Amino acid sequence: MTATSRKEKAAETEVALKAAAKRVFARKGYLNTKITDITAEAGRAAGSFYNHFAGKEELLEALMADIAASGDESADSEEHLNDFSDPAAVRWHVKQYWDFYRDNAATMLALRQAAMVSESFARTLARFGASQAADLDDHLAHITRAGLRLPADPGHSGALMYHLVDSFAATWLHGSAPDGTPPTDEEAVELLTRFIYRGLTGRDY
Amino acid sequence: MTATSRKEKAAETEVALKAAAKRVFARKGYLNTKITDITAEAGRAAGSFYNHFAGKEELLEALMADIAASGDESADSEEHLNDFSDPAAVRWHVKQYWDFYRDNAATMLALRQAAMVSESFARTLARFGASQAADLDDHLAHITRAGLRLPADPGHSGALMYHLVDSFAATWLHGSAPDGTPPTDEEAVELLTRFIYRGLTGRDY
DNA sequence: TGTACATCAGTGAACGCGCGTTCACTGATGTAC
DNA sequence: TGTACATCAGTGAACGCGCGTTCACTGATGTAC
Repeated sequence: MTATSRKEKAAETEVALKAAAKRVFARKGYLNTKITDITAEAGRAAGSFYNHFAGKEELLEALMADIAASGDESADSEEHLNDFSDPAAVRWHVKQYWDFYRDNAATMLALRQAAMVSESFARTLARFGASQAADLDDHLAHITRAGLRLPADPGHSGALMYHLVDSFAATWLHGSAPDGTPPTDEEAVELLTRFIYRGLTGRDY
Repeated sequence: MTATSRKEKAAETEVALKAAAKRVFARKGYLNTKITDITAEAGRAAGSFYNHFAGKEELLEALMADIAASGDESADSEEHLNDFSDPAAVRWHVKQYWDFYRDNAATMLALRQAAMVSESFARTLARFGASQAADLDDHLAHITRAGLRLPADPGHSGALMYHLVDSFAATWLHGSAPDGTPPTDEEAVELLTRFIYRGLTGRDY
């Protein structure tokens, strides 16, 4: 059952290290995690780490590459709801991001923390946000076309939507939630959708 | 001109260290700042630091106490606009927070970063956010009283407003702004106000 | 198929760098008489 | 007012801890013949 060839063994170890890293990141955060925390969690020796990654930064890059790869599979294929004068389209996008964030909370947390300390990860995170906002441009155009007025130019309007969903997700989807009442996923999506739809279109909902 | 008594000298050094810390934090962030970066910026010897603070954490607490002290002076005195069914009241609060953040950007950045690494600063930041949101409860009540419907219960509605303003401020008011076009302060306040007023009330504006 | 050697993933003790923190020392201010 | 001593803010070289990273070693897999 267990693979035996050298390449398979190495691949297994690499996978185990990445999985262990995600668990440890979720538990104590990226910045507080030592290389040996990861190898211990994975049940390997410290030195083993460097057969696979040059350091913690490179491991994080590998985790992000994994996300990107899994995203490419699912995305693009279907034509999705893109007319933001329809609340259902807004809801679909909010839910999409919310689910994405929930699935990748450990890596997103790590990226967020790495960005506080490293210029290069800060750029990566900024680019990620900008591209998320940019993806909304088409959808926002439908709002103006429907005779409604965006709260700002499309660039900043998209940024508002992105920031709101992202910061709300970051607040509730990382292990350490604040005291107050945590919303269920459905509630979160619903209240974000309502606030955003109203904010973008000026229509009640 | 220069003060000469021992207490005065010590007080001067403490002020110099705090001022230097804010400059260095703004430049390279709290987490990347070494004690000796601060003392060098302040033109003092490394050991001098420990006459005033037990460590970087305690210095940050002192900076936050300074903010709280300066806030207490200005706040409370005047009765402010508090009926959020009036866009002007929303704008006043947005501007209030925006100006606050701009004035204290270095310390806010430091707190944000410290919260990524320290349980206790994370709680401090969470409490800060919760209290900001809680301060809005009265104001939000005016919306329901005016026959309008909040996007969610008052607690989460306030949290949405706070998160949005805070994350937008964090994006644009720290030294390292992303590429896109930075909004002027007036634009930022205006677009946040429009989005939030619409989102909270369901009324166009 | 068997034997001898090469290669490689993994191991974990040890090394060494960076940086926080200490501490003996200096010179100036405060106090006692 | 003057002298002798005490106290304190500030100094910066040195110490030592924590942790990332290395490297000689092991045992198992791969290759050559």
